[in-house]
Amino acid sequence: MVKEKLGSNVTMEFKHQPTATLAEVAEAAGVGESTVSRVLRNHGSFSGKTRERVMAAVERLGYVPNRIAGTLASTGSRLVAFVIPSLSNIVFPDVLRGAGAVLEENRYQAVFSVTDYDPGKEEALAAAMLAWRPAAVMLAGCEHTEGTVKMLRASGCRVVELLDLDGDALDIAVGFSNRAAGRESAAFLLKRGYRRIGYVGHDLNRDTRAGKRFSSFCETLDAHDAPLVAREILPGASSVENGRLGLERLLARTTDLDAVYFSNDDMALGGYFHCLAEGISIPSKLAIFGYNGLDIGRATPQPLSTIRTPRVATGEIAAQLVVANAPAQAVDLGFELIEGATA
Amino acid sequence: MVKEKLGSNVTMEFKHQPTATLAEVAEAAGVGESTVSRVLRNHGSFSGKTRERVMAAVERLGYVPNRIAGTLASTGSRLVAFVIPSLSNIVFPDVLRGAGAVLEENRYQAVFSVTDYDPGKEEALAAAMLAWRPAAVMLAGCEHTEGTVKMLRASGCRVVELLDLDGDALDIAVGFSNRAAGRESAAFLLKRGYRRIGYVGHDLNRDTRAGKRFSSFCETLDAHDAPLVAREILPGASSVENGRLGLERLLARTTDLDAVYFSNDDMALGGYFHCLAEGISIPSKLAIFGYNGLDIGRATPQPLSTIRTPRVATGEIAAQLVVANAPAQAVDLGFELIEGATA
DNA sequence: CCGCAAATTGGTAGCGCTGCCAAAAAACCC
DNA sequence: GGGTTTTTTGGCAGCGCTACCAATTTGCGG
Repeated sequence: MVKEKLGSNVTMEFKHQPTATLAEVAEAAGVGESTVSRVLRNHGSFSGKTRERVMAAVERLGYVPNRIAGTLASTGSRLVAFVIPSLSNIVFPDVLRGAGAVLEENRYQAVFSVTDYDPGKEEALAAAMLAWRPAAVMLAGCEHTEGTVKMLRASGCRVVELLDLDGDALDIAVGFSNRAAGRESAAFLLKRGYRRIGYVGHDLNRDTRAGKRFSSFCETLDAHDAPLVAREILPGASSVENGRLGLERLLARTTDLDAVYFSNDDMALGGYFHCLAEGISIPSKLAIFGYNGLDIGRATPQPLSTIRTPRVATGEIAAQLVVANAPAQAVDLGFELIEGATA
Repeated sequence: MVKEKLGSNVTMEFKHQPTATLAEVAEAAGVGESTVSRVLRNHGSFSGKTRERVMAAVERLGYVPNRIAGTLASTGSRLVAFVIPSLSNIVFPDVLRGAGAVLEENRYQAVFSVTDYDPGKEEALAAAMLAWRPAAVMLAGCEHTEGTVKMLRASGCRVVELLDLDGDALDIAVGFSNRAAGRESAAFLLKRGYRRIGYVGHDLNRDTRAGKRFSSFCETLDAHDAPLVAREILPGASSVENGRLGLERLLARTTDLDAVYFSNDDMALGGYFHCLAEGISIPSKLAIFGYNGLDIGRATPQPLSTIRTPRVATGEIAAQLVVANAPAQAVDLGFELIEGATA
């Protein structure tokens, strides 16, 4: 399993190598340290020939500026910290992708850690992130422990809450309303004439955004005298397999459903596959509705009926606001209901 | 779209807030700076009551240590830099997830940037990462520009190459052989009796690992006198939609295929959906084989035939080796062929 | 060729912490 | 109780860079 690489100096070469420093570059170029610094950051004024001499020395020594030192010396850091619930749920990589691109362009650096949907862990990780004195901290949702909130408030760094506008924002919030999403999903199913509706979801205590969608979904059904008929909540994270299992269980208990709302597209796909496997015709016998608008839902034999959320855009906008040091605000990016063919 | 949050002091509160420093804590606790430092890092010796006084002061001032300063002052950083091709391809979030968990436990911090499969960008980003003086840089694969290699060599930090063992490693390599994966995929299809085999893939110039699988797949077919019948290569990244489109095109050109190898599971799922939609029965009329072993492939009506790769484990092992400052080595985690029901 | 403004430059004090060393205090042993 | 150890502590010099300020050089008009 583990094949040691043949060769002599295995560990030797990793002694902390004396990297060139700014002072050495200055010396080599025959100029002052501050001049090198100015040239490298292209900030302040310097003559063309100075620039060339400095760059030549940089090249010659293979100098790579030390951002740690630079950040410490200057006032503001160019780090942005992400504290996200999960990397398995594609939602968060999508947000990271959007934000990462913008941050990169602006020479910011993204650092991240994963909470596993655990508010306690979120607090601990937020504290750990703050130790890097980031320019901003980005978190999922607007539900945080008291400790987290207090800490973030006290930190003086920008705070961006992502993907959930149903609550009070600490500073910047970018996303959309999950309650509205739940509401519109219900309204859509009702409009289509479905009345006996069930729900298959994953652990809602942890994923509060899914919880919000679900509760407003139910409220809407109630308001139309078509209360939820049955639900199946699986412990653990959302997954295609859980969706399939959940629907199977739900149908075993409840025979006359005409539509099922899933906590998200992963779950819904699982449900869809279950129907395909069992020969349950969609949507005539059973309708399926998801949430997220994953690309895969467009390529299934029948496009999935769902709500497409602006995940990448959420990351982009969030990053742009941070880079621009925009004032506190909430940005509603909305979402799009995809009619699809499964409902 | 953008609703300004009502309220007065919009920007004021973000002036660089004077966070408490170690010196202030020391002062407040009535001890020396080094004592505070020792207590906080639980390193060196100090009495129980000193500890309490320090912790009380820390609590009182809401002190959060500045890791930037700490890192600069101490020799080695606890940063690990990831330079990955993509966040859309679930492979990389999976690796990050595995590595992130281990790094977190060991109080390391992950930073990342995304190359979009562009070697030039990889070089630029690697340079940017090096500026943070990370303990290690993790890259995908073992194909890098000359500049990247030179830079990494000179940096003196650990280098980990992930997910590809077919090549010379710079330092540590963790993953498996893509060539072997391609070979075994071909062998499996041949063993099942398929002889007229096609391929649907995404941009192989960029994704060199997929390219390696494909070329050794073809070699194996050739060696068994069943050369590849047709191929359809789509520009751009892999996706379910491209897989579907690719298979559609391939079948339009070539009528008598009995199996298709896809560049990965995303693509294969697309192909699978195409067959479902067109009523092409699987695997009797057409077999489908993927790569990656995504969870979703286990939940489809017919489990996808594929190769399951140890993505999370790759991240975990890589992180463990870095944390342990292990000697240079290549770790072959292997992969598992999932027979599934689509081939 | 002088005087003054503008453009360049270098010196240096930190940024907040750690690592080293020596001083002080506590513990221990005849 | 004196002489050692051993533990606990504080002081302080950097880590490599940036920000500020003062010094130097250059440009230009008269």
